[in-house]
Parts: sequence; C-alpha cells; structure tokens
Amino acid sequence: MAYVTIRDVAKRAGISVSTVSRALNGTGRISAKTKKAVEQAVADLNYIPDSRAQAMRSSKTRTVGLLVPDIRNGYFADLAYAVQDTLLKAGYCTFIGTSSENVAKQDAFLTNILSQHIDGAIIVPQGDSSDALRLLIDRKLPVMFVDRIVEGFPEVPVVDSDPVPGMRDALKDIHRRGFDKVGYVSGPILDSVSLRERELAFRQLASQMFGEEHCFVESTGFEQSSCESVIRRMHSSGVKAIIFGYSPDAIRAMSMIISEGIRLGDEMSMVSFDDLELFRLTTPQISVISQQVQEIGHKGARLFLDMVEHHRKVSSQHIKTVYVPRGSVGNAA
Amino acid sequence: MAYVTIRDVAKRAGISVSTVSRALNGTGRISAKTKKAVEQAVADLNYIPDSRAQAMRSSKTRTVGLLVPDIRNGYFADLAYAVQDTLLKAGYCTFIGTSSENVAKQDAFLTNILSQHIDGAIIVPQGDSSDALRLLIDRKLPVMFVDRIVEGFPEVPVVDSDPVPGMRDALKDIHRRGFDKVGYVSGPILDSVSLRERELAFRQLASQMFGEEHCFVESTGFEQSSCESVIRRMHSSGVKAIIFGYSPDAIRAMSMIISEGIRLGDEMSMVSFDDLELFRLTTPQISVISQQVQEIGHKGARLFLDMVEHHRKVSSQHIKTVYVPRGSVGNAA
DNA sequence: CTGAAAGCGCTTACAG
DNA sequence: CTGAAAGCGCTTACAG
Repeated sequence: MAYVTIRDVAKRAGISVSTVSRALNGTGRISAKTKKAVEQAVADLNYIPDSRAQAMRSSKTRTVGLLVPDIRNGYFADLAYAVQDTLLKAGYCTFIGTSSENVAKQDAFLTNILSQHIDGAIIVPQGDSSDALRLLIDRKLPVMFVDRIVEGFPEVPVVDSDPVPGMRDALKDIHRRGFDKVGYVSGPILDSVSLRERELAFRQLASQMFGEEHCFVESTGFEQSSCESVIRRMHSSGVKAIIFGYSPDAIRAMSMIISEGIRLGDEMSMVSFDDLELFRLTTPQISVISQQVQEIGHKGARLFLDMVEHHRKVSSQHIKTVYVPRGSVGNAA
Repeated sequence: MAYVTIRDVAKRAGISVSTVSRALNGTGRISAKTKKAVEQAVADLNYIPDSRAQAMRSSKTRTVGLLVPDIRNGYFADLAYAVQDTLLKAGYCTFIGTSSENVAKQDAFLTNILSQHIDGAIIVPQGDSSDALRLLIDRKLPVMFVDRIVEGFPEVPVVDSDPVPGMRDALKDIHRRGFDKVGYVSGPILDSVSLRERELAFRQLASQMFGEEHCFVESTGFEQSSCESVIRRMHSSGVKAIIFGYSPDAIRAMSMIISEGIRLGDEMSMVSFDDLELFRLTTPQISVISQQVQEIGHKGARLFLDMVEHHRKVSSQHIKTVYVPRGSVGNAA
C-alpha cells in the first residue's frame, strides 16, 4: 500500500477533491452528510494528508530546526526533550541537530533543514557563528537562542538562565553553616558569556557576604591536572567550601576528592552548577545550582511559537536558577 | 528576503527553469557557458532548492524518522547520535522522537512524520506496538529495528547486540581472579527479549565455568530497596562478584555499596552492562560489558540506507558485546 | 543543447 | 453547499 492521497479519499466518498479539503480543514459550509462521508473514507483508507503539499500552498511547514552543541550531553538532551515536547504538542515536527564537532557539520545540518523550508529554528549558539547561521537570520526566518547568547546577533531573542538567585542561596547556605572562606572555580576560560556572568555573580555576592579577601576565584584548563592543582591550592589556603561554575570541573574534582579519601560534605564541601543525574547518584549527593533546563526549553519553545504563529516580536527572558541543597555541603569544622 | 526559488535563479541567469534544473542535477547535456551562469546565479542568490518540491516529483524526501524510548537516556542519546551522523552524511534529515512516556505521544510522533512522507524509519521498539507502528509497516515503508526486537514483526530486520562474547570474557576474568561463586542481577522482569537473552547467556556460560551450584541469579523490581535486598542476600551467601544485566540496578547497587563503606574492587567486585559515562567517573571505575552502541547505530543506519536506496532486502545483524575490565573487579580474597 | 508543458498533492479564490 | 481551475516549486518526458 502506497501513500494514499486526497484524490483517493474523494473518489471513495464520491465527491470532489476540493470539498474533501474543505471538510478536513473545517473551512466553508459543508453538509452533515458530506462531512460524514469524508470522515468515513478517511478512516477506511487511513488517510494522512501530505504535509509537504499542504506546506507548498500555505507556505508553512510546521517543521522547525533545533541545534544543540551535543545531544549526548545530558543537559542538552534534557533541553532538546523539553523543546521537542512543547513543539510536538503544538503540531510541529522538530529536526534536532548537533553543532559541536565542526562548523562543516553544523552548516550541513543547517543547509539541510533550510532546504526543508523549516518555519524557523531554535539554536544553542556556539562561539563562532557559521555562514549558514548568518544566512538563516538574513532570510528573516524566526530564530531564537536558548541557554546561551552570542555576540553579533542583537536582534535574536534569547531564553537563558540568571545565575544570581541560585548563587545567592548557595552562598547563604555556606555562610550560615559557618564557613568563613569560599572558593569559586570558574571553568576553562572560554568566550562564554554565561560562564562570565556566573563568575561575576559570585564575585559580587560572595564579597558582600564574606568580604573580598575571603573569596578565592580560579579558572581551569581542559585537562584533569589543572583542575586538581586548583583544588589543592584552594585546600591549602584553608578554603573548605567550593562552588563550581562548570560542571565537568566539579566531576573531576569529585573523583579526585573521593580517591584521596577526603570526606565530601565533611572535610570538604562543594556545590556545582547544572543538576546532572550523576550528582544525584553519588554518596553524598552533590548540592547544585540548577539552571531549570526544562523551563528554559519550554519557555523558549513557547516564545518561539509566538514568533512563528503570531509574528509577534518577543523579548528575551531570564529563568531564575535555583539552589538545591544536598549532602555535599556540611557544616564548617 | 524570503526563500529564493528556481525561477529567481532562471531569471537572473537569463535562461529557462528547466535548464537550470538540469544544470543543477547534472542531467542531460549543458553548455559550459550555461552551467557557469547557473552556478553564478545560485551563488549570488544563495539558492537552496526546496526539497519538499523535489520530493513531490521524485517521491523521495530524504527524510527519516528515528524513534527511541528516551533521548535523555545516555545510551539512546549515543545511539541517536550515531544514527543521525551516518544519515546526515548520506544527505538525509532525521526526525528524532521519543516513545517512552505513553503510546499517545508515540502515535502523535509517528503520524506527524508519516505526514512528512518520510522515506522510512529506524525504531527502537517498545513492548506494546502501537497502531501507528502497524500502519507504518503495513504501508511497506522501509523500517528497521535497532537495539531491541519485538515480537509480531518478523519481517522487520534488526541490528542488536550479542551478549555472549562480552559475558564470556567478563566471567573468564572473574574466574581467573580466583572467585569461586558469581552472581547475576537480571533487572526488573520485563518482557524484554534482550534482557532475557543476557540472563540466558549468563546461565549457560557461568555454569560451565563455575558449576551450576555456584551461580546465583536474581531479578529486581523497580524500587531501590528490592535491589538492595538482592545484593545483601548475595553478599551473605558469600558471593563477592556480581554481574548486572541492567545498568540502573548497577548504579543503585554502587551507591549502596559505597555508602555502606564496602570497598569496591576489593571487598566486592562488580561488572555492569552498558558503557555509561558515569562508570568511568567513579573511583574505582566500573568494569563493563559494552554493547558497542556506536557500531549498532552506524550499522543500523547503513543497512537502512541499503533498504531505502537499493530496495535491497537486508538481514538482521548481531554486534558482539565487548568486555572492558576496570578497577571494580579485583582479586578474590 | 534548450524551452514549454504536465504533474506531484494539496488549498483557495471563483463560479455556480 | 459544491466543483473546476490555478498555482505552490520543482523535475522530466517531449519537441525542437
């Protein structure tokens, strides 16, 4: 059985193609009898309209592209899931693509979806913007950034997270538990705006609560060793509570701390950004500053739909981070 | 700037639409001059052909659906990534959808992609097959199963993993290290064919090496507690080496073992199926029986392309599992 | 080597 | 309330 077309339905119902179309779309006046006949024929034949053909007439494809750095990263998987879920409920199909590896691959994906005449795209932008991204935006296609911003596209709205609320609560917790010093590991020095924002939030809030001379900020490289030496340095300065702005650092630190026999949540306390599954599987569980990735995804998708369906100009939104206290933060000795 | 069409290209190059089409597709004879003019116009206008329109004529959309239980699960994310990667290189766009939550959602996704006139689908099948899946297969669309099989669709080829090689090497390692007993935790009793196959592989191989009376097999429920009591029971029977057929069980067991202060890889040894990132982040790292998910994905996608592009009938394939020894298996006391 | 025409599966004015 | 016709952006026989 091949794909069944509207013509097959019309033939079976004994009426014209245009009437079938109107009955299906609920446009114009249709007699009850005709309507019934159409419904019957559709059911008999399992007719599913060809949305490409519909799209060619209506210039809407109900299809959108979603570009994330890497779907294998749990954080982006959650994000993609949330976006897709919202979009599917609204009747849109989502093409999910990955940008990380190299610009060529990202361009291949974007060109590919562009050729499908997507209605728009939701993008987690990378450092270097590609030609295809530029093309997308020049074409005046609805585009929305999520999770991150990138310079050079001031006209694109973004939904990302505001690090301040979670950071403030984490610092309050650490302060309340009697620590007099606090450390911050800011991750590898990327040109990432969000990483910079987190660091800034720490500097401002922590120096208010602890005094500037009791706040220690360090950045790391991409290798395990640089993270380890940072931890060691902080430890020897008497810093017993550390906040990690970049979760891979926290994971490295964790496995180092455990393997050295240091008791987490007792001899050393830590908090990390990103509410990863892993942080709930360890003993003790790791306290986190959650970016509310689901909410970012849902809200991003909803605003995007506003742009696409109502041609509404939407404004950027910041989702508040939330501090989730767990066993990895104990009391100061 | 809206989407640019072949007509725009023709106008700019000063020739007819049909000639542009032929020049672009390399069909028929074209003068060098014409060809140059077309290429120039395409570049000037950033023309990208509308693949939906192409599809309507050629009845190929270069679009495929990929259904996985849950993209947020690291294993399926890896699988999806591998499939999509292979497909994109061959010029296909992939719609990724999630089936887990409920059948309604799965059907919504399948109907949605069916309306996009996909060229076929790659599916990780669930226990209960949905109407839409049935429809897909009745429509004679190329369909391939990956990772799992499900009864009732004998005509659908599958690429999944063969548990025997990895299981054999894991058991050999355990045996060589002097353990005289070995346990197997088979996961919740699902109607999962692959879980049953793993258990069967264990029973056969382990009883050959250890003798049937020294092999302990138990299944678990979905709650943390049932896994814990299974471990406790095994432990008190003197079982010091356990293989987990279902990785979530292994994770639960791990966090229990650690929190009770039992030294992993020393007082207790373990091996789990699935090479999850998490198992490389712990101290000690967990020995695994890897399903070679990348290979499953790549091979599945390649065979699928064979079906789609050459209408070739493909046969099912089993990818050998591989044992990866790490620190969580030590020597018997 | 090139162009005019038909047609893929739909929707939507336009007549009736 | 219903049908015939045009057209969305392409490709592909069919003439020239």
